[in-house]
Amino acid sequence: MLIGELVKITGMSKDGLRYYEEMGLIHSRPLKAGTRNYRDYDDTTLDRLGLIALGKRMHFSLRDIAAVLDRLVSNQTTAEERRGYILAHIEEVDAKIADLRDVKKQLLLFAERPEKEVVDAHLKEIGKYFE
Amino acid sequence: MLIGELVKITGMSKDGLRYYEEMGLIHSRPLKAGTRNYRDYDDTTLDRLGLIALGKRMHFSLRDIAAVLDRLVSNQTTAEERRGYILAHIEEVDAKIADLRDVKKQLLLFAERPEKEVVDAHLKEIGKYFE
DNA sequence: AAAAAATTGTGGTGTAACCCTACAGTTTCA
DNA sequence: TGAAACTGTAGGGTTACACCACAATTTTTT
Repeated sequence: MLIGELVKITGMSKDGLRYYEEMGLIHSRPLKAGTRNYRDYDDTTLDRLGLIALGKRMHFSLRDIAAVLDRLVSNQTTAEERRGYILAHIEEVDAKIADLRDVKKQLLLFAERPEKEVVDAHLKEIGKYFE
Repeated sequence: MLIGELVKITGMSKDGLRYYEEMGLIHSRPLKAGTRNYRDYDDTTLDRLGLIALGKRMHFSLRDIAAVLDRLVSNQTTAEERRGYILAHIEEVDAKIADLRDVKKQLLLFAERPEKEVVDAHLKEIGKYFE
């Protein structure tokens, strides 16, 4: 199928799909039409795109996805391996959550006392910017 | 003072500082030396950089910071205005936290049951990708 | 005083994951 | 037959810088 089909089925964009192909996440074989070459994708591409979408939703980078995608679609990973991978990723997610919670806490303080002195005080106390 | 001074005091990078200047967040006056021009910053730059650092720590974009920085350093914002601004931003932070919590929840499910069927099931049920 | 080292400037490339124009060949539809 | 729809390539834009390289200038060392 051509890229337009993938766009319809997945809801992903033409540019996005071509970017994935450039990154080596999906592949196509050239389909000749006159002087031009269209990209022809087979059905397994949909499996790959499903995993890509899931990975993205889970906040994995495309680079990380690319590193395991082949073995994932061909069913060559063990449950243990996937588990380890996921647990490591959860730690990163946790770190982000912790950071955002901290930010929110500070923001709430600022919102409670939006006087300039408070902001100034935070600039010196909390952040300890510049030394 | 020259950029090297700012680097020492703030711990920010040369490139970062020049980027801020390019974005209009800080300003300098040219200091001539032979055929060359150095950037000369005055002390108020440190106030600006303090607010920039604080804004970044609070996950504001440089664009957002730029939009209020002038009025902030010259003390022309009201507490009410700052409060509204902060509350709006907290909502964005909350949204990110909620999203990450959701992601973490899914990841925990995958970690508990990293069997392929589970992943496949999620691909179809949860994500509802592709239609 | 001459040589070496440190400090700045400009300019260009790379990052992440795409989006958004063009512009041109192809195929399909009316 | 002509217009519309669908592809391809190419190039610029986004965010917030990092990381060169090269050249001018100043400071330090010898």
